[in-house]
Amino acid sequence: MSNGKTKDQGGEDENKLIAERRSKLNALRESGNAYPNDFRRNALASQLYQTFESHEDEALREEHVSVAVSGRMMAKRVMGKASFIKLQDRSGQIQIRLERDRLPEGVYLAFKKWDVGDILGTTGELFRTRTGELTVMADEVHLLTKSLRPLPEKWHGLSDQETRYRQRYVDLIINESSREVFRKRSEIITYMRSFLEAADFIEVETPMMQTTPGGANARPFKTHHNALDMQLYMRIAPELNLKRLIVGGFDRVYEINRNFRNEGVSTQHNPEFTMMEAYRAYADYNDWMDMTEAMLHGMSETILGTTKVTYQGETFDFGRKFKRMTVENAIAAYNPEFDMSKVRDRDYLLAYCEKIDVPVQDNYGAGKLQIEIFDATGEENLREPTFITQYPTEVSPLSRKNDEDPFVADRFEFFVAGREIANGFSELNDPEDQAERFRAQVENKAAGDDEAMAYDHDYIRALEYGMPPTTGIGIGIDRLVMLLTDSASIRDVLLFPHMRPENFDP
RNA sequence: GGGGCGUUAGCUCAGAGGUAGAGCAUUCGGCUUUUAACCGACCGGUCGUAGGUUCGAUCCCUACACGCCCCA
Repeated sequence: MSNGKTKDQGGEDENKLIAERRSKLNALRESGNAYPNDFRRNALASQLYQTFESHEDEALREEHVSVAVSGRMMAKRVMGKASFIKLQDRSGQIQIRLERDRLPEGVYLAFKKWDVGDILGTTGELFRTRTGELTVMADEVHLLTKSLRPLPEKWHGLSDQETRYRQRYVDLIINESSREVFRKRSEIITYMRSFLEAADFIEVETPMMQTTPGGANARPFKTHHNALDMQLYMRIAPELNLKRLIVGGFDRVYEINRNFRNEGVSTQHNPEFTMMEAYRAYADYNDWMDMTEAMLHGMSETILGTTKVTYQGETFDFGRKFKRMTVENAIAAYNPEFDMSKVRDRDYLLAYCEKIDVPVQDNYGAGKLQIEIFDATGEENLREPTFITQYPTEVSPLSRKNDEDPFVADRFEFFVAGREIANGFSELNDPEDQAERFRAQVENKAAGDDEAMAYDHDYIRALEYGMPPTTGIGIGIDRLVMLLTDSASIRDVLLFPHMRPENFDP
């Protein structure tokens, strides 16, 4: 529905189509078990296509291949005493031929009352029609589940975006392209897991509800624990807990799970989103850049069959080394009039922000100002896969400072098609430096930055036990899936994207 | 938060200041190799919600709801 109210919620104003089907269901109830669960299939549509790919009609008939298939009836073509239907299972569709005189007495007559959308099970032998289509000649057919709601029209299908998101089940029934996106999403995550497992990482789950949210600059959702009568926050990142595990000695860990950030929704943002974070001791951020390249290379090849990834009309090569460029060089590249001799001069940066209309706050230092300029002028131009490195320490409160140049941290972000896909850095494992960074964050919070971090005392305590030199990465799964499925909106890669509630009782 | 567009039958869409149309689906009839099956007949709507203007509003105006896109 696109009108904010939902029609046909049952009861008196139910439409004729549903009422018709409901009366058919009532007849089923009276004549026996309306929702039987005694049919068992022994084949899927796609398996049959594969197995009998090279069998001609004659060969099939000689072999008397008996199969049992089931699924949703997606097409129904009745020609008097015989019919063709299509059943759709999770693998695809298979055609069934029903002949009155081949089926038990009365079954064909009953079948004629069944509707597109009903779920059927049938047994019979395979043959090919005149046009060569693999088909089951039904000996039996059973109605397993009556569908009360009519499906969208077969030709145009379901195209209303809102209904596709709100009633994903209908979208999945109707749109193969939608099913394909979510199959690929699963394959991407499976690939990522096996890549990390092969590198000897272990998967962990850390709390989604936290007393002190941390690990990112974002506003959290608040919730409340009744029995303990305490405020809790939905996590904005698993980072600090994963590093506690590094301290504990699990020195290669990863987690694939949801983060929650209390911000607006857009084609790139959903309040809950899936992130993969991985931490690895005795390595630095350069190692993660190399691993990211290797993972994306293998992933695109395995899942797409090519390393050439086409996204919204642009094609990117995931098969070669990605460009690497520092933040300051990126500023230079996209701001021809910028005076690089003053790239760390706060007054100059302030004036430049004003010139290009970027809003700033009094407490911004040179590093924060640099990032504001980079975000405004560089980010969207990073089309080809690119690692941007050497982020200002000021905006990297959990990252290790660069040994030669403490103004910057050993950190990178990875961009494709103008979007941030990943963020990684050498981890800060000096507890006194970390404490100082937390204090700066607390000051920022006091100055009005509601995305600034809180001081996490236990995390400092953990670091005081000693965290080995470590590097970590976070990859936004939803954005990666968008990229690999050529999806324009994050909602297209979320099974149930966040929507305002539907009004069921106007 | 600001701007633009949209909301008409189950689905996909037309339409116009004078009370609403098509295709598919449904229902009924015909049809034993169809592929959006076909042929014939019928049925289907508080035109997102609430106000306003008007003799008359589904159409014009305002607000609201929901969605999509762009901007911050």
